Amino acid sequence: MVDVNNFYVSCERAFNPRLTDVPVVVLSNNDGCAVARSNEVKALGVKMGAPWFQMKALARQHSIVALSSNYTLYGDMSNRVVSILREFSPDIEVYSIDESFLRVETVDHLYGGATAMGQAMRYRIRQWTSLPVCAGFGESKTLAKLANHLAKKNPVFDGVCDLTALTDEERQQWMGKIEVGEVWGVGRRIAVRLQIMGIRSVRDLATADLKLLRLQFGVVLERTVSELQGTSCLELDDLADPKQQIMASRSFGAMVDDLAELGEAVAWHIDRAAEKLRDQGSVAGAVYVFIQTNRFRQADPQYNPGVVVPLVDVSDDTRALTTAALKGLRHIYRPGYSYKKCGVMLMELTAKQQRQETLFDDAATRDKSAKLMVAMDAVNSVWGRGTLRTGAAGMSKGWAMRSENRSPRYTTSWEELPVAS
DNA sequence: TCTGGGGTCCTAGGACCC
DNA sequence: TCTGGGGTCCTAGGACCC
Repeated sequence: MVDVNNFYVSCERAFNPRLTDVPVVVLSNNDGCAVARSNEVKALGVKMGAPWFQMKALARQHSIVALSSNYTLYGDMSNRVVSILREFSPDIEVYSIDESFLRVETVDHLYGGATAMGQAMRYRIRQWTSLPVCAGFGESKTLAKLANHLAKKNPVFDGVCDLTALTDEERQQWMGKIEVGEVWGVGRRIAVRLQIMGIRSVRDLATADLKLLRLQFGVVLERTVSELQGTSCLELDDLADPKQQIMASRSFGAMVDDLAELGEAVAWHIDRAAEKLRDQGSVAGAVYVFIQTNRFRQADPQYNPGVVVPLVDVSDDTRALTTAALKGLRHIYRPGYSYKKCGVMLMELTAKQQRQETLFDDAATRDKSAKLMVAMDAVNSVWGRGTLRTGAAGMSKGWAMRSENRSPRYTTSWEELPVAS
């Protein structure tokens, strides 16, 4: 299991060396929360997800640099890391934007063992992308994650930890030092319940009574514990299944109370969701649309409705999906509230190839629709997202999110290439 | 003033079938 | 007094992940 340290921050540092060794945070959309922290910032006690406005005093005091998120850059850097990892093993599951699982037992001998292979990965990724990574090896995904955690937290491992190379005794010792909540699959709720039962460390969990845990927590935790004991229960998903639902939503930069403006935002989200839908070759059977007031302002009247609008015929046409979403929006909208967020979810996704014909099918219209969508996606892929969009998505974008300190899209936009001087 | 945006899997319970 | 024994499908809610 390989992951990039402080991924978003490391991407920013790759192109702006002045950020090295200074405290840096990357903020969520709308510049809301800290979603990535450099080690310096973690040392100051800033938690994942901490609201930025609450830490402004601390930031001034320690000269923390806060950057808006730049997902175009992070996505591109992520692809580069994955393409390097593929050279090490073709059996790879890209688990998240900065983490991958690889099957290595048939190839690690080429490098003289897992630890050496991990170091080779670290070196090459550092050399080619300038990103720092850590690698963890284990008999199961959960153990590999744990090994990665050890590699990251303990300098003695120099960024690579192979649990399979440790003696039982060493393994027990390390596992005794890690809190149970660090285990992949043990979240906050379960961690609390486990601690009440006296299960505090990873070692406690790995040696606990499997039957009892199954009874109290269900099959999910049972699998986690089996994995900790070295029995692999989670497959390597090297072929990503198509998504079962596709979501697009954003908080607004400023409150919105007007139906027309909400409609533009909803249509904009449909544009993006429909793009993702066509990209994976699916059609949707229903559209869910929701709007939300600001839940942090409890003094304000709260209203968070949502509705599922079934489609008469499955579709991947932005126009049909927009019509459905706007119909749903009109149904749930109530004047007199200030809305903070809206979004859409495409549901009941199926493969376009397997689409069921209907009694009133009109092949000519469907063919035109398909061609139009292909053209739209092609234009937008060359000229940028939203270049060609439905009129419903509007021109104003008064609701656009805040993004006050975004770095350039160094690697994907000719206008924003880094300049050496 | 200000608080992210995506996803997955599992279980329980209700409605319905013969 | 006593009231079967299988199933399926769907939804809501809860837990987790990054």
